[in-house]
Amino acid sequence: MSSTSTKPVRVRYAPSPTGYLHIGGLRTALYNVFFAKRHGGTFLLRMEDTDQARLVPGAVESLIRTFATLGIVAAEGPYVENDVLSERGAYGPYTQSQRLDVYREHAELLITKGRAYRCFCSPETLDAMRAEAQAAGRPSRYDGRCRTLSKEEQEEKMTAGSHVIRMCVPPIGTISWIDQVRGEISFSAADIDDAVLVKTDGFPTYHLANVVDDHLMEISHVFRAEEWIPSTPKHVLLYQAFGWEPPLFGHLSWLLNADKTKLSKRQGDVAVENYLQRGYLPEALLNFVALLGWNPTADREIFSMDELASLFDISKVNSAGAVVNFEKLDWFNRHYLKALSSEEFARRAAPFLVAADILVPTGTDTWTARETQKTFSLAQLAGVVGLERERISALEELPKALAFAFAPLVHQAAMLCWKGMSAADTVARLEAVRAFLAEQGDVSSATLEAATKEWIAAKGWGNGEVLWPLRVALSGQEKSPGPFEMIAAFGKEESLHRVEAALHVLQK
RNA sequence: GGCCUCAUCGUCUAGCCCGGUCUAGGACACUGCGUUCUCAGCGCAGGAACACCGGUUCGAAUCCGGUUGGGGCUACCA
Repeated sequence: MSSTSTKPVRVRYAPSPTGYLHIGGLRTALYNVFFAKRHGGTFLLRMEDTDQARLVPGAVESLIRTFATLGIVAAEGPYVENDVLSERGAYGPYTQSQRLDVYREHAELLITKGRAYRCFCSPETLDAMRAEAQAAGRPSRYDGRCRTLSKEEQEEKMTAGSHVIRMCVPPIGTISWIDQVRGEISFSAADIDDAVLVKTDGFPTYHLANVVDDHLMEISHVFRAEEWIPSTPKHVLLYQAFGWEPPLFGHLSWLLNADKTKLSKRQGDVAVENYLQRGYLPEALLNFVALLGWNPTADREIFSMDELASLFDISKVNSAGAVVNFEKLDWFNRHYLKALSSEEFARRAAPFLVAADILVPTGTDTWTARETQKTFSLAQLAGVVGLERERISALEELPKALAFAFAPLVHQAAMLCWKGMSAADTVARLEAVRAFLAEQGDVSSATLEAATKEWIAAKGWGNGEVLWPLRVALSGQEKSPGPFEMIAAFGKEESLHRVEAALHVLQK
């Protein structure tokens, strides 16, 4: 079998819309997108909703919106515009539940060709067959007893009850393919079951729907999770039965929990939308997920999507599973958070402060602090939120980290005193620095720090004696951003006001 | 049980296909030092891996076989 294809590149991501977008699903989609971009091909989305029991309303829209937030847009398939779900592309419909006739037609075609047959066996019969095979150490597979039913027997049974359609696997030879990520994989045909193609409810199974759709949609490469390796020989056989050329397959390894089991909801957050909601930037999430199982270089971690796409090589993707290390996601997020302009950072931060009821939006790019009624322009907000930018891993930490900046402070006298200094001495230092600050012109100037330190030295004091109480006066906290950063962010009036409040507590 | 698949620092990886340049490189995390009014950041330094056994070869992380361990499939779910 060939390991290259001359067909135009068309790849797809074909999820079952059963809820949220899983991190593993995102990676699969991403690799398909990269491959399409790299080879000038097309990426399309297809919904595999043939299991009626697992349908979740709204899942398709939610999936598409999440992709859109991440900048992933399929050229063909379902899309959402103005809250309306529609489809685009010349190979539709792209939703399997709307293609039932196509599958039925193809199943009948296979029966005509003698490559599929109707099976009337009951679930009980099948269970018994499985148990027996397992006990004997044989691969558990259907024994094919309905393959040879006469026309009369078939008609009789058809009127008597329901049936499924099975593919007919001749138990001879070997089925193999050159896997694009793993190399050659082969199976003995004797181990392959006569899989059900059409269920009693008339819906196709994955095997039939997937093969028919991939062929009809002219898919050139199928990149999917490794769970499909054992089914691939069935798919190969199906392509042969139809007389079609199969696409090239590439099976991606699992994303794993810390204990090396398949990444699951039980052991943490696996929904991409949750990370987005918690304030992980799309660019960080994308960069992080793309590098799980693959890195195009030996010494770089930060890449744009375009770089990744142009560097993508499916044969270089690791065949071993990758444990997802969320601490590294934090690192990526901190990196991208720092890379934002201060105004952009403020824009992305604002919704989190609003959601926490710290800020109330009062117009385009203006907000009011709920407790102090102080208003903020975008530039002012940028100054304040910038205070914690290098101390957080995700935007969700901002409300807690910045509470001190938007509310009146309650100072603690003991905390204000530097290393056992008396309250009286601390008052003296604070009063002096308050007076010094009051005389300064532009407190947001980068030179304020140097000027202040010079002034402290001239007084014969140590930096800590003055700067510690000043910083605690401004923040009300033991740990906080530096005093000069805060003064610049708060402005002179607010800063002096905070020092005043601290003095008041000390003099009580 | 049967079939398939995987195996480099704690974790993600580079190297493996095309054996020597690998006393195995980078990143996250961790530890120490420095900067310093605190925290963070930043800078520097450090510990840390080729699962095991055998074969091929002058030479193996790299090729071959086996063992062990992990994972998947074994549904009228995908």
